[in-house]
Amino acid sequence: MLPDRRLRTTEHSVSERIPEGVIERLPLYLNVLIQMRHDGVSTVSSARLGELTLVNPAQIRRDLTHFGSFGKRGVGYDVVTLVDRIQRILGADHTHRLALVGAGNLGSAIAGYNGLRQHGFLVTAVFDSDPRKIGTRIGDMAVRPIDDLERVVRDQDIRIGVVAVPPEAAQEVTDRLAAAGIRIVLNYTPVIVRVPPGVTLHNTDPVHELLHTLYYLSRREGVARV
Amino acid sequence: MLPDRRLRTTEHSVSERIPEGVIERLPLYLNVLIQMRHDGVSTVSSARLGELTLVNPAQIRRDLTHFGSFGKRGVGYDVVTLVDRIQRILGADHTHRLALVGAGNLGSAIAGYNGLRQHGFLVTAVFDSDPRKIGTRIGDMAVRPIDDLERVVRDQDIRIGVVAVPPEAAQEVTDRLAAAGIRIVLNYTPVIVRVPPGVTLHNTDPVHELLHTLYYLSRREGVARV
DNA sequence: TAGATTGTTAATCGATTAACAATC
DNA sequence: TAGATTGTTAATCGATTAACAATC
Repeated sequence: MLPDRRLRTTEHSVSERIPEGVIERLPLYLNVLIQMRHDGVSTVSSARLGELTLVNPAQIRRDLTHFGSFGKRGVGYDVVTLVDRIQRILGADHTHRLALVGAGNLGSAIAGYNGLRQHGFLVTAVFDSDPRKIGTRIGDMAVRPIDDLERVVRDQDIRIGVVAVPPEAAQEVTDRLAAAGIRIVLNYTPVIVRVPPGVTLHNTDPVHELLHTLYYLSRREGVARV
Repeated sequence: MLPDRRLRTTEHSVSERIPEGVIERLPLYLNVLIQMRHDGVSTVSSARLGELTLVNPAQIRRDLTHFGSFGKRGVGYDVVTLVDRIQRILGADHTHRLALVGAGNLGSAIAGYNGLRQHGFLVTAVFDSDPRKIGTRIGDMAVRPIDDLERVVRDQDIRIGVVAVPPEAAQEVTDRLAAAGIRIVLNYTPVIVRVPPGVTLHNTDPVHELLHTLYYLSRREGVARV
């Protein structure tokens, strides 16, 4: 698939290199497993997990063996244990503080998103450059002036930053986040921002996704091939 | 990478099968090319395009040959022409109407996003189930009751639907969109929704992306391997 | 012509999947 | 024991990349 522009880091994993695809699928398994745990399901086979995630069962088993062997032959995987292991693998077994830059609609949507808290992500600081927004509330957080960014990120030891600002501010905000010690940047603008070595970048742009999906629409409707 | 859960369709492309990865990169090229066109750049080499998109130049050339040969040896690609060709390939050379379901913060963010219009995507209908939201304005659209969904989608011949509702409503909304004739569903909830054959689904979940990215954070900080 | 850069082939690399022995 | 399902190997498949002849 992508080479991968959306996710890029300069350093390498220790010991064995785990394929990108594996890491991309783990959250998918986790999602379904947490639902199953909630429903009181105690055991799951790779076949069943495959049905629910639309991933080939052989691939699920193969993916998991990168990290150990968590199942019982003839039985399957213990749901509670597997949730626990995948959370540990991903680093989702403890909470992470997030700095959110941009207190517009998108920022508000992100801050108000329950799924974050459920997975241990806490938005603990919100910044905006618009003086009229400073001091207003987003969820239970007061919006802070962008000038406080460096100090707050350092004080709270925040390692994840979310960029939800207008495109023209994206690179500057990213630079400031990185300089303040942020290790992961989630970029919600269409701008291709640069990050220094050691900072992981993840891009999400609705237009990019729409354009991508659009291709298949045209094909199906028999629009002439270029 | 993913097999691909995020994008799934039941039908096939006509003639030659184009790899997913190629289609995923085209919007990336387009993004940069439109910026260059705006800046008055007339010609670009695969090497330069590679720098700007972080994609290997050989891959860019290979990707493009799936659709024809658009460059001049010794010279490069004409920016205006290439923008045009890629837009035609993706089907982004004409406008597309979008139905947005969910008029909360996320819905407002999507409706207010300029990039959509720039690429020919027009949100022409917004729905919500909350009576207090009906009739309020999002951009220049009045929010409609969800009960009007089928009628409006049919009347306006809308083919793309965006699901920005609470998770518990995601599957029902998706079903209704599909039944009304929607061909592409953009799902902004963490729910794994099912779509009927012939409908293309694209999922975007911030938590999924955070969890994915998180893995690399733990690695770099030397957290014990599971 | 000399230099540049494409289009294309072939080699490499890596990921997916089928198959099955191990074992619960 | 018989049946089920994992863990793992090996085969397949496909995508990326290097290299270079074609050609502007």
